Amino acid sequence: MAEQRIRVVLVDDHPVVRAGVRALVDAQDDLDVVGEAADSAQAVAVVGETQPDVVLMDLSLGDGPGGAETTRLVRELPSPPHVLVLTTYDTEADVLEAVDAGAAGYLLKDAPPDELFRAIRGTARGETVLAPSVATRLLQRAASPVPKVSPREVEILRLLARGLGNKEMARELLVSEATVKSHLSHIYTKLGVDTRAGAVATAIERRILRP
Amino acid sequence: MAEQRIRVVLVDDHPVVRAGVRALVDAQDDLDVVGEAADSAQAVAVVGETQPDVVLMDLSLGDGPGGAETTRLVRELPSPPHVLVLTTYDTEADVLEAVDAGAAGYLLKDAPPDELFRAIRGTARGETVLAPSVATRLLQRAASPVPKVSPREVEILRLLARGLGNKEMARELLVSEATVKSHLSHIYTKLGVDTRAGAVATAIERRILRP
DNA sequence: ACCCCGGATAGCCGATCGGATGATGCCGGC
DNA sequence: GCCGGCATCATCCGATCGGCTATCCGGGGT
Repeated sequence: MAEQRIRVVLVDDHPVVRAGVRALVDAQDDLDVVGEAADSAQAVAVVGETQPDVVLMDLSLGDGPGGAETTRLVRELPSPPHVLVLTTYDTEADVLEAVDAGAAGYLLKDAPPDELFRAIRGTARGETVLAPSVATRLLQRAASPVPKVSPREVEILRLLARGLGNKEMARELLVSEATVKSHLSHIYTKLGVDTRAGAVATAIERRILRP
Repeated sequence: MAEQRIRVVLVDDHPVVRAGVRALVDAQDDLDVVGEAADSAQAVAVVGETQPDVVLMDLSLGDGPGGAETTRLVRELPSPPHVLVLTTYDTEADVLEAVDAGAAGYLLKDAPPDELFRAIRGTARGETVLAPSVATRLLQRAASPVPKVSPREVEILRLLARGLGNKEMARELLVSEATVKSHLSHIYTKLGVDTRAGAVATAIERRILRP
């Protein structure tokens, strides 16, 4: 009973991945790949043209707008499709950003094909589908709230990544050394670290600093 | 004229990627996918059975031995195939490790299919094939007086990014604290910094560490 | 055979960091 | 109008870091 086939559009900058998903999905009776896109602009255009039920969205699209931003654009179209994120990473920031942008699901690329198919069907029905590892992570974070880093603290982090000492930061920011240390203490608490090196690494990982 | 078809084995823990590469490669007249493996042990077994000309190797294989180690194992088999690394990352450490393990080429997964096919054919002929971005990076390192960071120093950098103190690193690496400090001093010199935080930032920027 | 380099080790010392504690002023939301 | 978050500043003190010098060993290249 494939009277109502689910129409799928792929968005991924890797040709290999597009070919793989297409090969797997097209082999299913009830699923149809009706379009592909390699970047954000293409994605919006293709989705507009093909009116799919589900969009499989990679988060890293090379240059230009990323998958999260593209998800937002796609969801703002008239009669928008459900978006299922299919990506390699499950960083906390990535997941939150994608969900905030309107993604209905989040799968990792190492998921077995069966799980992918089930996720597509579920997403088409409007369900929320999360990869186990992602769900686990979300629950952990939900328990411990993620404190946001203030603008001033980001400035400190930038100087920190340049290897400045407290005294130098103080001079750079025109404040006292005590203030710098105070900011640093807050940063440590918020990022859950207790050293400068750890703070820099975590800040980059959390995308607070650009590498 | 496909009298001498090139036999290819895929090693990748992502089913999606295997399906994609298989779909693309099998569509070529002169290329044949004769086997797949999802982890190191499978890879060695499949390569031994199928005696392929080329192995497409992902560097991240989930748990267990990684792609570099697997490359080494495969190359130690009798009449070993050429190994073409096909992965997402191109950090200096990854490339050097893979080449050291006996890889004949290094491609990124965002490469267009044509480039992939050419790389497979080149590798089968025993040529060395590098992705443009990888080649560029290698040339830059070779030309500019960027002192290479030793494997041990990379280890130190990894722990450093996790925020460990010298004492903790020493325990982790089973060496004395003095040794750790010695390594750190060398790292500072090589990276042109003088603090731990700066070292982490520079290492990530230089892609010695992955964010 | 020789030398250089990476890796490991040691001790010294001044500078710096990190944590604890406490205080002030400002702004925005409830 | 009060509370909380942000930014600012101050002091104290133990732990740690970073720079320096010097030694030892094993492997790879000349």
